[in-house]
Amino acid sequence: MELYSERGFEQTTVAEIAERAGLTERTFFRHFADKREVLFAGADALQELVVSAVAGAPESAAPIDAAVAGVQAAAALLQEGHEYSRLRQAIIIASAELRERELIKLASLASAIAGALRGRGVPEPAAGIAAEVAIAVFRSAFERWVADTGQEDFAQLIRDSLEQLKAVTAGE
Amino acid sequence: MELYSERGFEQTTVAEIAERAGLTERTFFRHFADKREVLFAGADALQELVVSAVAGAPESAAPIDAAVAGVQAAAALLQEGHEYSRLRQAIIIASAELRERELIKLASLASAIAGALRGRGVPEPAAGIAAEVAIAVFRSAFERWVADTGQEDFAQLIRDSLEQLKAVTAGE
DNA sequence: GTCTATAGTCCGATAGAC
DNA sequence: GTCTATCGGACTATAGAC
Repeated sequence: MELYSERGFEQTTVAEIAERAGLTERTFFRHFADKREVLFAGADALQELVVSAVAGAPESAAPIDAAVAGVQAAAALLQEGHEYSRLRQAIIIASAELRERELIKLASLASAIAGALRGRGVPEPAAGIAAEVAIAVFRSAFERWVADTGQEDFAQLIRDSLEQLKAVTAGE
Repeated sequence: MELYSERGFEQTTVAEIAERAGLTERTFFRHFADKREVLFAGADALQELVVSAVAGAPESAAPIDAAVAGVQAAAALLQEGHEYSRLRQAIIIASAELRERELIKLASLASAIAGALRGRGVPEPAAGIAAEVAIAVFRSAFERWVADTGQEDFAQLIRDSLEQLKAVTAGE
């Protein structure tokens, strides 16, 4: 992250990263499938956390609320490292390659949420759609959370985004 | 597309594509920024079509309905080449790199729709959220449309997906 | 069209931890 | 004795510079 911040993602070579870490290029690729993946190292653990939260939501919760409970769990974890998230996001936004990788991680998260909802007995296509909606809510809230320099409450931003989405989709 | 279908995207080299097209490798890269981009050649034109449809929706239309009118225009265009879309999507689904590229194209389309909605006087964050919802609806319908071997009506699938999304988000 | 840097793979060798 | 981490070198394809 130091190197990516200093000179940008594309301008940083794997050789430079390995050198600063005191390793060889080959060792880097042993740990990370590619140069992008190093910025998404914690994604699997985060996804498991989200899935657990969806599965553990009250039985009475509607599908959309169970799905949002999942992304609330992610928000609670991220909230602890606001500055870290800001820095990381600045790096990602500056690179098309990294934005692509982020989108596929979020798509994978949506699939996992949909799977957890099916585990709660929610049928398709409702499970898939509720999961997509939860991710849209998360993204919208995350954007505002990282844009804010203060200590705005991530959980509240998610509740606000969900309200806005409900207002937008409330038919005629 | 022939080569990508025959042996898969990763297993196909740019040299092979250039050879079959009777060109040199350098010429390929002059027309396409990278090896993936060749499968998304019509994306810009499609995006313009969608933006026009959003801008041209009845003034009385709600933001979500104007956004969906945009993706309906895309569906109308795609409907004419069902087999082509099926083949293309099979290639994309088989490659992680291509799925990434597709996601960023859809994200770009969402941004364009949001811009068109702002042009209609819809404020943020409603414009961004309505655009995201329209893309989610499109994706859900597109999945079912390409999975279907028959001639199911794409426009109807979109209307169905929108109904399901409204049902899922209808709060208490 | 030529030339080159870099990402990423495949082969294998080595060494410490448990 | 197996597991896991490191390292080395040769190699190919993508993609950018000129």
